[in-house]
Amino acid sequence: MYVLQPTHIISLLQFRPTFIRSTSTESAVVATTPLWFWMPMVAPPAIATAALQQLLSRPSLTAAQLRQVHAQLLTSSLLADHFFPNSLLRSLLPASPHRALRLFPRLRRITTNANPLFPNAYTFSFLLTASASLAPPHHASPRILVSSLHALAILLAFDTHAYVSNGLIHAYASCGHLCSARRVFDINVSCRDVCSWTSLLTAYSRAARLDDARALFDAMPDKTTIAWGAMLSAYVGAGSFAEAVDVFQGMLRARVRPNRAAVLSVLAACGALGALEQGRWLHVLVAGAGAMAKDGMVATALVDMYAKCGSLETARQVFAGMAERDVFAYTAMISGLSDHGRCMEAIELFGRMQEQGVRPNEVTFICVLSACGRAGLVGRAREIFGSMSTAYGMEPGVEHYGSLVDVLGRAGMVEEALDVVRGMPMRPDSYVLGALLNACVGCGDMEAGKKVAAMMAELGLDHSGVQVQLSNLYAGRGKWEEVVSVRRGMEERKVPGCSMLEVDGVAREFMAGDRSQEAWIMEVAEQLDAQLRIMAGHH
DNA sequence: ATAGGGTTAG
Repeated sequence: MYVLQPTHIISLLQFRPTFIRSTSTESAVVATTPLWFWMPMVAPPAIATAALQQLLSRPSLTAAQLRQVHAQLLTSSLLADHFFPNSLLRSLLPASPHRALRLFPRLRRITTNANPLFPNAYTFSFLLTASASLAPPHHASPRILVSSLHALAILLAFDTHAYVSNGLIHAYASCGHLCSARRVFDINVSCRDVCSWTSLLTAYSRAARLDDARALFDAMPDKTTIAWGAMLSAYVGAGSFAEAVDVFQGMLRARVRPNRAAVLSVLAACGALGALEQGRWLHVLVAGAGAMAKDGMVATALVDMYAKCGSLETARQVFAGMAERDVFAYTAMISGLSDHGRCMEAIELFGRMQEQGVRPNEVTFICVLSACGRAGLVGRAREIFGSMSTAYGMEPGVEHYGSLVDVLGRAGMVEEALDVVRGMPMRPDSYVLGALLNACVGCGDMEAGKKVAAMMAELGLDHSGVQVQLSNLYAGRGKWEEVVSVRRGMEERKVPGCSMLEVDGVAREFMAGDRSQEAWIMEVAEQLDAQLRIMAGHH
């Protein structure tokens, strides 16, 4: 049975009978269309819709009949109010937002004058959601699109409707136009609510403007669990894990019940910090929280957290206790096993995953290739790398080439690693060449090392770390003149390697080759040593 | 009807 899909309606409205062709293999004769179907004044909308469905399910509808259906659609009551066009747009949101946006002007042309109820606030809400979810390849300039919708909303006086205003904030923010998002937020004070605040908050956190995000968060009148979660994911996304745990504790103090998103963010932070106790505490919280106790994503985050905090056995237990394991769960477990040096087990689990019919994704391959590299299993790595395209139809990405180069490099097979890089269908990135350079350093192969460093220079990937590695390579071979020349080259550069360290609340900058702070470093080191001695004495 | 999410090589 062929069910009437939104795409069929679109085909009708756009007059492109493509879907008919796809079903015309059967040679059934079209039964006579019930007369009442062609009489929209008589047929109630529900019956007309059902009849339309039936008609479209016919395998051999002719183009002429399609035109009749189209005419029927245009004159029927289906387009007389906002329900049908809105639900049509709504149904397209998760599947193809760009089609919803393309369909809108057509719907508007058809319904204008005759239909004062379309578009309404719902329509704008849907269209703005569609614009927000639009990826760049589908639309060259979503910003202009959002501005046009904004203009139309102003003309039709829907711009101060709460959902429309929030949709505008969200859509402007999604296409990176933060100042417009902010302006809508500032102007539409009367319809400002928690969603407006949260939309803007996530927009700042996506733009890595953590201070703005925090200021907004602090100024928020009523923080919902979603707002707390947004602030948490902002910190986790920025790598500020300690702040994330801090915010989470603030959330608990404010007696706001953490939801799934909040728990997932904090678990990630705990994993990064190695904060096992905090993580355990979260596990207990989650275990008693009904729906979350059975949630696969939460369980995966727990597996990851325990593995990163060094509790491989607990990670295993959580993994074993899961009712269903998806790619993410398997990948987290494989990555954990590999990190703990249980490479064979990681590779075995990869095999079991495939036996269970779970399809590995790009990340799974990176993890399992890394396990092969640590175990020194070159053949197995090549096999797995090859299976990406042969068994799964996935083209290896630059990351997978990087992993394979790393496997070969660790095994001391510099020539083979070079061959892989030469055969790559894309430009090698800094990971690929970095792995190659590592391999050269590992074998003490100066000639190859020089070549790789030159390649990196050509691609603009020769940050100071590369120079350091190269100089280490020379030093390992006792080539001191070369070491000196590389080091001198680094000092002559405009931007040498430098790091910032915060000590006693003062940020100090350390540059590669700069020895002026050496005395100060020794002093700090001595202080640190004394502190450690005192602490050891207490135990 | 609008806001929030997990796995990554060196």
